[in-house]
Amino acid sequence: MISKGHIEKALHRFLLLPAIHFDRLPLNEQEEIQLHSTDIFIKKNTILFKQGKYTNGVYILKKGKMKVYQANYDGSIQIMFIYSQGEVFGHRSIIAEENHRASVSALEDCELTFIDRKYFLELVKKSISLSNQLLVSLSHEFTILINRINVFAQRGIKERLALTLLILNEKYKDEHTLKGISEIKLSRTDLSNYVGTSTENLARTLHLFKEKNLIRVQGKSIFIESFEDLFLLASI
Amino acid sequence: MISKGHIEKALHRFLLLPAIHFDRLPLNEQEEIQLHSTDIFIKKNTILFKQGKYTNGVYILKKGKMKVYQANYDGSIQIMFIYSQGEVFGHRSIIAEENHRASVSALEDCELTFIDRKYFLELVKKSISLSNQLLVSLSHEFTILINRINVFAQRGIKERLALTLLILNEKYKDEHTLKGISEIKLSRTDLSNYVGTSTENLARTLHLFKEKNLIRVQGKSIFIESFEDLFLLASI
DNA sequence: CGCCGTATTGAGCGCTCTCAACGAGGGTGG
DNA sequence: CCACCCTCGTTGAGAGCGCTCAATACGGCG
Repeated sequence: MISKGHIEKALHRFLLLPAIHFDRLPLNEQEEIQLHSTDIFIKKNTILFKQGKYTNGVYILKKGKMKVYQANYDGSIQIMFIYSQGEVFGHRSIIAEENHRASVSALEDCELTFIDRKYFLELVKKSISLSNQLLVSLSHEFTILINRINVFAQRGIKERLALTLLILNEKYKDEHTLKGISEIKLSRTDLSNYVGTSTENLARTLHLFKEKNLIRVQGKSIFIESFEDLFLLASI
Repeated sequence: MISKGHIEKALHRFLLLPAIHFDRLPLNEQEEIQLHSTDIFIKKNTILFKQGKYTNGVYILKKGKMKVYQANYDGSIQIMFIYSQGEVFGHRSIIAEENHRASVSALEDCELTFIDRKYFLELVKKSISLSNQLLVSLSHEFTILINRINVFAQRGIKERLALTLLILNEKYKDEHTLKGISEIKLSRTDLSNYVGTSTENLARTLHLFKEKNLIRVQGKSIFIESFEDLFLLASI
């Protein structure tokens, strides 16, 4: 028997969680940020920005879900992350002085806060609290990406899908989540681009998981039935 | 015709270069680091540290080459990076307060400088120059890892090997390198673990590359013959 | 010279991709 | 309100890539 705690601990090696908390900054800095930030509302399927474009600021996702992806010359798409509430992005490109390396679009109607690039850079320079948060978060993200590379290089579709579903279950946790089982609402196309396979293969593998009672499918939504078995299958 | 410049620029999206320069810190900080650092010499094939272990300090590679890898439960190994002269590592685990997430061992006889964990953390807190360097370097590394995930998720062995050889050609540049063609000295086993395939498949693909005059093999060393064609094959 | 680890080559199998067809569901316009 | 279309999802068949197992060749070292 595998303990719930063990699974969660192992998952956190692959799970990108919000790690930058502007609300933990000194109050005066928070107030100042307020002055330099704007609220943004975007509709489902809207592209917030595209890879290659100039990074004009930092975004904080307040509500909704977004996908971060890279499009390749051959038309293939790789989804890198699904962002949910609390996630901060855009800061890395600004700090590294690069253009956006990935595109970001809305999976649902979303609500964001935008902080202007120039002001953000100033803030990083003068706020020790913020730059420390950034250092810790970036270092941790490094670990997560390393682990992900390992999975993509060494594991097959079944294992990758199992792991992905466990990760998405965490990402989709909200007030409706019962007993830790989230409703994973993601199109098959997006899911296949996240796992790194074709939609056909994804459908087949999902079918297999259903047969083994690892998951339950309701319409387009996926619910995990057996965390333990999925975890074993992911073999991480 | 693809320009040399274009290839180099594209490669830098996948190439981890030394980005932390202690010699660019203020002189007083440099002198202080001297007091807290030790020189280390290790022989070829020695393991410097293993994944899961406590991170007791930061290392700067002065001479030689090292490999960074993760070992999986099933015995498979994924090499994440090859470090060459100037590379700094160990800092990420310390900042994120994690144990080592990968093992590091020497591909050749190596010479390193070691900085104690405790002192390094103090230095990060008080040196704006260092923490800024760390922020920039971590942000850039993020981009590189993202790009690598894309490659591993979407590309086949041929493409991955082509890209890997181009990267290694940069890594192995030294005073003996003529016309930008380095001697890539890496065992087939290591190369296969870096590309993410079996040694058998690697041998076959190398054979194919030889037939197409993309590379030249002398003993165990590999030399690139056609950067352009390799680059096209990598399709990045 | 023999041994052992590394490299190469071959054969066969299984996984994943591609192409193709069909079904389901949602949106649009008549 | 219904017919149609378009997209998305599923299922099937076949091809090709990459893995595994097995045998052989090579090379350094004792």
